[in-house]
Amino acid sequence: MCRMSRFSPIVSCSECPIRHSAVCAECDPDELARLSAIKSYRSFPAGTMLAEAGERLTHFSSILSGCASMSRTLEDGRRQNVGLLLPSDYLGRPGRAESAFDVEAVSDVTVCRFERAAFEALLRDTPHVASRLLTMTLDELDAARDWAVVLGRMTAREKVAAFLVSLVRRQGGVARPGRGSLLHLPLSREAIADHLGLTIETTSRQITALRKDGLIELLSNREIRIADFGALAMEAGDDGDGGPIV
Amino acid sequence: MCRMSRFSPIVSCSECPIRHSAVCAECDPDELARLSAIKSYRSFPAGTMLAEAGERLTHFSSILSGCASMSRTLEDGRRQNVGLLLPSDYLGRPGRAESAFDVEAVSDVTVCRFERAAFEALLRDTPHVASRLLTMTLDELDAARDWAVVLGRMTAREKVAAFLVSLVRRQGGVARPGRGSLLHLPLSREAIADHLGLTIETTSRQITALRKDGLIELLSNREIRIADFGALAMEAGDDGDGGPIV
DNA sequence: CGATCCGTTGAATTACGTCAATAGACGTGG
DNA sequence: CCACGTCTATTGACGTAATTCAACGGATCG
Repeated sequence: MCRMSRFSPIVSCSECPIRHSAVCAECDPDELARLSAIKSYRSFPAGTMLAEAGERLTHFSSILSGCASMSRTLEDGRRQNVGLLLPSDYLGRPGRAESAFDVEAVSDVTVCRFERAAFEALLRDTPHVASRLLTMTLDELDAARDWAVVLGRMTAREKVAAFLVSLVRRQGGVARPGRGSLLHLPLSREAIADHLGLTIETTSRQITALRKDGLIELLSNREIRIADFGALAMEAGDDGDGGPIV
Repeated sequence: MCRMSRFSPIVSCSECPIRHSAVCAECDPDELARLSAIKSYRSFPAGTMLAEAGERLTHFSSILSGCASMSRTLEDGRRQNVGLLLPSDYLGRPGRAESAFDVEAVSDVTVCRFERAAFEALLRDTPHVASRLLTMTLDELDAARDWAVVLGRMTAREKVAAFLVSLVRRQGGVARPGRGSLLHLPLSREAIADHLGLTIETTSRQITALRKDGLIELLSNREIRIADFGALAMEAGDDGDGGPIV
């Protein structure tokens, strides 16, 4: 996990961009000080493997910036992305040393991390870290189950629409009401396909189709303008009221 | 959630079949007493809706016996099962009153349950309940992500094989080495199809194919003898070493 | 300039879905 | 006991959405 990493300057938690959304969100000043005492920052360039399925994971990390993907690859090469780690999401499993999945930085990633044993001790002592971790894990579980609906029952077009909608929602999609929101795709077409259980080709075709239908606009391969978010959400089977799209 | 329910006699936790695997698994005697003070048993006949997506859930429940399925149904009727609740699994989300999914008893179900507010208070006070709940939730999350690989990347045959393998693993599949293990299917073909993101017809065809290939034997619609578990696991893309199949 | 990487597009193939008929299991009532 | 209806599962014929195979185009880089 470490070879290409670089240290970043330690900053105060009070200025931390994920202070109120990460695993530390519920901490009182005292607890925060204890977390702070064992934290360290680290950065990894895009492409770095942050964890590998079955290998030991030495740290529990919170994503500060950038994006990482969790995936599993079958022996014959088929790959499925099972999650996207964005700022404030965590990586690592307390109570278990081995990672269940591959985790790869898909853009440059900076994390705030804790040595595993130290973090687990902290988990026992600082109730607000434990409760926040439980809440985040429950949220992740709901999201994973929501995504199962997409993988199991949606058409290619719906899958792509659902993916874009979920990205806008999670990235806070720079919503500029009326004019459509600007969306940066952190993933390549191949990675999107692996996320959706599709091939590169069908993914590309569906993106093209959404463009031709006027729902989105391609500024570049990685930059998309959502022309009609409401219509896109409808395509994703999200009628606005309840249907949570990850 | 309640109309058709019946009470069951309260038994001591020390004789409880899920005492060492449910949310109470790590409790010391003192904590167990506190849990016991607010617990109650309840039974529901097969077919009962234990929760509905978007509706309030008044209790946190542990499955004592029987089987329930969690699912979401899209407006047009497409349905996806997102999880199977077996003994020791829990139902309900601390910190949130609304269920994210439909939960239906697929067989007669008995639960040990706690009123939500009381359970949440207990979660704050008894660290071993909180830590066990976190561990179980992390396990569920891994399982949900494993299942995403099945839904997104496996063929119909592999899906059916993976489902059977996972059932054997979770039900402790009455393994009779050499002679094959006996497996009771808690789900109808339709429910299996909804679990696998397939239609009833393809599910049925794949079961037939596995039978004709000598991997399984159909004693009745709901009773299967796994003739060659190793071969079945191979079909499920499980090479024995690491590949976790839910 | 050629080489490589990534994405798009077209044509052919196929795995799975859809539609439809049939069969077995079970219960009810004459 | 048999006739009948219902419910679930199986099987067949056919249609189609997505994959596969293949060619091509536009970046980026030595």
